Amino acid sequence: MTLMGFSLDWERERFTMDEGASKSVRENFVRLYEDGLIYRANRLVNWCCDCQTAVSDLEVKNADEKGHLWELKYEVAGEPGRFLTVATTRPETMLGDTGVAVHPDDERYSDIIGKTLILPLCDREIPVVADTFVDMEFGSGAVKVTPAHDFNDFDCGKRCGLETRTIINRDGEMCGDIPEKYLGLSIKDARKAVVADLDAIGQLGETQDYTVPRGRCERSATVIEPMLSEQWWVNTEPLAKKAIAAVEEGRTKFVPELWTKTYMHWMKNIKPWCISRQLWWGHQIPAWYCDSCDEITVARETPSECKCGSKSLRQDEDVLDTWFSSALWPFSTLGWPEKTHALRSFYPNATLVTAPDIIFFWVARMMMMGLHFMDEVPFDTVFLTPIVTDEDGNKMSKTKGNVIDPLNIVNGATYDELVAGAKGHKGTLKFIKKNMPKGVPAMGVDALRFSLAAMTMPGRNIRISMDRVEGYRNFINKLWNASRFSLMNLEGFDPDKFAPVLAEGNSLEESGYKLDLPQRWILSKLQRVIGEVDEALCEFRFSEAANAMYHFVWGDLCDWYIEMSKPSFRGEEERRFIAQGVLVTVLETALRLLHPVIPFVTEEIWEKLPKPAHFGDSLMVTVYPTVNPKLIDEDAERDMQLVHDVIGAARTLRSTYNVPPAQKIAIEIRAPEAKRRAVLVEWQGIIQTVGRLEVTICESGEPIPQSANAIIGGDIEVIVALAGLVDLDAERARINKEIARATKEISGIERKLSNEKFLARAPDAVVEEQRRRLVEETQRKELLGQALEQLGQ
RNA sequence: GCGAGCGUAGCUCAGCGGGAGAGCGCCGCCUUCACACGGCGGAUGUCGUAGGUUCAAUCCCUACCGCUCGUACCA
Repeated sequence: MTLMGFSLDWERERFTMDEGASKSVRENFVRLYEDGLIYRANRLVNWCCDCQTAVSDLEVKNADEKGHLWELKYEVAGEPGRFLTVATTRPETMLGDTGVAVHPDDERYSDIIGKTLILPLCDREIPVVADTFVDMEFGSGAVKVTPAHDFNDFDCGKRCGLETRTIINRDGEMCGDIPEKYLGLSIKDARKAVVADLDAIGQLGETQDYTVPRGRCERSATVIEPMLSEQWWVNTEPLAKKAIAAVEEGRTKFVPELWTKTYMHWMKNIKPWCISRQLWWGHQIPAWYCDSCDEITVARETPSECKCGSKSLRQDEDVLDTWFSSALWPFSTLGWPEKTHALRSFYPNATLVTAPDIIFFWVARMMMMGLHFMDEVPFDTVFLTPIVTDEDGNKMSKTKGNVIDPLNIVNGATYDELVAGAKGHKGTLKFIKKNMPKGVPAMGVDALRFSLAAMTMPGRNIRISMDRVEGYRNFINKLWNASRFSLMNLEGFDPDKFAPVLAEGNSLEESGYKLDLPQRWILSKLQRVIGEVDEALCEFRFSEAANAMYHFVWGDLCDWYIEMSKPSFRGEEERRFIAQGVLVTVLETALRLLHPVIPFVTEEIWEKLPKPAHFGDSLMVTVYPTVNPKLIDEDAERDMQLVHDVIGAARTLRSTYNVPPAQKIAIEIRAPEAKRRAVLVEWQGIIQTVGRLEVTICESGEPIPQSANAIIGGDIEVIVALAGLVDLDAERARINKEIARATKEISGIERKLSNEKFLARAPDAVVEEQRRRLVEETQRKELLGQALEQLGQ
């Protein structure tokens, strides 16, 4: 975490097995027990024979697997020759059958309900019962019932008063009151034996291939066995009610909102929570059993004797599910049950950041426990991050082993090293082969962090793209180089003299400095980007924040501002000083803005920047930038746009005619409108320097033969006299293409404007916009037509 | 089965009612004094299919096709 640049309050680092947290856990258990919300019961649980523990529903991974469906025939007692057919995917469980269920409305079986069947191989009699859970349409409409080894059957057995017979033990071997020949067999062997034996006595019906849903342990991939055992449970229903209400009332909200449904669906279908585990680590359950009586003592402190007076007490050997202690995290870490200052200050917490697959494990349980014990939601907002997936769209997870170590991206790795790290995992190997066929060059932490931020789109997973990471590495490099340029040009700059304008909230002009257009423009754009980033971060739209940063630094600052500022650094002292002041202001602020996403490089540069002493020693602990409205300058933004467009037009013409970048070209700008002409005249110098141009500006003029021209905003012409250089055919083709585009636009707009319904129903602003575009495109087309005419045929 | 998401440029993905976007890749020019991990310019799309609502639909609604995830389960 430190390598990845996490900025945390490390003093509050906690582990759920710490003394403080353990105390909370015990307090919590005892109170829930006293409230009647924790109880001990003998029920079916998901048992993993390999891990030798109960596991929660969430830790069971269900998938369809290939199997078989066998038909078994049970003879009706007292009616030799009459058989009832049942179907099963697990024939070995017939040894534990204690009944057969049919639907009460099923006429085929109405006469048989209440009678008994002879269970083959066992010579036991089992009753036929009626239960509505049976689907009459499926198979024969009769279901064998094994209450001790199937969840549905357990419920059915309970409703119909059937006994439970455990015939599989915790190691997955056959056991109990069954014919001796099956005792100790594995499930697999028992299945073969039972099928063969039934076949031998003619009580096996048809066998067909069948797709069966099968649950496997997430950790060991072993088939999960429903197993009857004594466990501790939490009655979740009353807790869930409050947790549902809190979200419905908006006291806690999910971002992105779509996860609310997932949470609600689970909460509304919640089941009792089995919290005991047969593992060697964890919080031991604070319950003691007496050797002399049946009393169970649940206590905060280890009891010395039972109610009955006996001192012979044994503590329950089981431990609590890790999610039990995790559920208390929002308050146990703050000192609960003590009423600490931290608890008062930080509960409820503001935002929980976690992955969507943790909603059930953590979020839901924190909500239930927080509301029950604190009477208040544990956090206002739950932000669900995207999940980084492998090539098959599966979550990269340590337990699955399909991870790309982030450090391989940070430090770089060869293809072979990556393959070795994949440890044969198919999804990872596919991912590496497709995305990193030549290994990975070192990208650095900042680039990886920036990539993840830029790829964090609401409700979407991330399949990490090395091309994009590389692009963002280049961005970090760009930032570094822009900073090098700045530092080179900041030599001899006295930040304390410039301090008043560096402080937040001041306007540069208030301090008496006369700024040029690019300076006013970049300061204005800086405010815009601060605003965009702030807004995006407040709404957890990380990709938008990252994009705004990217475009400001690369597009506005590097491509335009720094280029335009270069002459100032070679100018006279006052001019140089202002240029330095503006540059350091913009860069320093930008670094603070970027720091949460790009912590390392920004810190490095920031510490090197000349700045007033009161700014402190580390970027980590400075204030985050806020918008200074005084520096927003719409005039500068508009004028600069015009300058951009003119330079862009000249560059396009230059490139089209292969004029080398070093060679100056002469252009004539014709701007009929006085206001815009004035802007161009004022910033003529900037246009000439940045575009390497010789510029003449006028209102209008005669057509210039052998020239190429571009039209900006409908009325401004940028004309390059390129006698001898212009390829007339190429220029004609180019202009014709432009005309075609304008013509298409015009006919589209005209169609709209001639539609009365459009005029009547569309908002005025939209109609106005279309009219404006029509004028612009028409003017443009006309000027292009004139230019074409000039070129001759 | 139920729930959710996704199908937009060669790739990874934004946009989500009124002029189709970004990054990478691609093409052309450039060893310009921060940066070739660079600069400048350029090309590229029946916005999954079919209907519907609307003056107007990539964007809303319905159905379908394709892909993915979560969850349940019929023995």
